[in-house]
Amino acid sequence: MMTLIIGGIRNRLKYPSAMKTKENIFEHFEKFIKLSKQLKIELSERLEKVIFKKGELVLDANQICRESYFINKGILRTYFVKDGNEISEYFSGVGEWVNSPKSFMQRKKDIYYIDAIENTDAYCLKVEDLVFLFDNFPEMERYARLSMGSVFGHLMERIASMRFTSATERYHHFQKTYQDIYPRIPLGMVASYLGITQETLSRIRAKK
Amino acid sequence: MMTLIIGGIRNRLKYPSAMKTKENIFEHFEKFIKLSKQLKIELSERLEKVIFKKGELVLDANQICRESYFINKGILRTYFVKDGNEISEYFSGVGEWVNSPKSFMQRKKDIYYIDAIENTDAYCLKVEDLVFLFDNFPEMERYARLSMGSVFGHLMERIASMRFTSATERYHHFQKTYQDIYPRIPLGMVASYLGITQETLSRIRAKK
DNA sequence: CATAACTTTTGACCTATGTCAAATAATCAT
DNA sequence: ATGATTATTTGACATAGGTCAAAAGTTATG
Repeated sequence: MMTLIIGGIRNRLKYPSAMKTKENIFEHFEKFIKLSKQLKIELSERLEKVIFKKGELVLDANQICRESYFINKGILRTYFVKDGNEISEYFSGVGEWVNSPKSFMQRKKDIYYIDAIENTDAYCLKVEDLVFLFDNFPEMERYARLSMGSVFGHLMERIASMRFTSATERYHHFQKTYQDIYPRIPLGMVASYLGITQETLSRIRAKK
Repeated sequence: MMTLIIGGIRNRLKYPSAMKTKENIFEHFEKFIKLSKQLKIELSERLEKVIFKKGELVLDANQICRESYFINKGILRTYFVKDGNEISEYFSGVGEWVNSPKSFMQRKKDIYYIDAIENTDAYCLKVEDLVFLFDNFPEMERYARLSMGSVFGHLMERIASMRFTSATERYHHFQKTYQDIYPRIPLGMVASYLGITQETLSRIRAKK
């Protein structure tokens, strides 16, 4: 995803290749606002490095989501369980924020689990630290508004695509949206993201 | 919809019945922030009453959307055209903001038209006035963040529902979401909103 | 490296929803 | 009201994608 507030929705901002130090994440903010020296310091103090191993559960749906993660390397997946099956809601790669949106913002449980599809490195920001930043840096409110706003179009696009395009078209659109990471995502997860069965997706790939 | 910034997505906040004066819209803001006297004054000066007649085009997709509308009475519809057919994206009733999100925020054309399903009364707020408010009242930024945030869950729910529920289930969900206004919306518009054909929706209704 | 444990593919058959066409019903303008 | 539009229903048939089951490939683990 794209915004700190709302995890998980792709919106294809281009990031310069190397995102190795905290500059990464500052660059991310500076797509939307100017970071003052003081804000940089306060941010730095609150961003904590975390790593997740492939397959590790990052958030259990039985817990309230109290942290957001900004990915430096790897892929996280947000999913929910329906009739015993894991349904992938979205995938998040380098330069994106991940959390369980409703849970994180409203401090209550929601249906989403988050796990790691690959070994991943991220920065972690706790919700109470974020609140501190909102209360003391109005430009953080603006960042939130702007970054969230940029996600809406993508959500609307996805809704439209679910309604009016065939499974094949949706798969091609998925490949475009997740250009950088789609070959690393298991087929079953892609299928549930697209709202089709594994078998159908396998047949789509078999053609051509 | 719910937020000034992003038009058109239902999120079921309850409004007290009478919304006849500017108190309506102040109440709306006060669901999220405290309105100072000064902000009320500045808002009042910038909110202009507008009316649209049934069938009237409120926004043409060939124009940039430069205003948001807060509905006091009536129903507006946001739609786009695909293969010559009007596809309804969402419907907006009393106590909701309407605009063409991407167009309004990014000052560029998008695919959405807006028209009036009924005679409607609204307040109009121009984008430049909104910018003024953002620049001078940090609490407006907060309002935007909070009100947008509350919409995300609904968008995600709708995406999930498009993927994993039958047309019949989707129709029932639609009835719940648009409890207050669904009987006033023509069947064809509902069908395209749900991503099914008119014929299928007619058959769903025929049962039971 | 060998066996277990997944993941992906393939096949046969089924069902919900779409398509096209025509008949009713409702609404609108004179 | 009355005919003209426009919206809704009904019917016959087509098809994309689902379901269930089994085979073939991959990946992990002792």
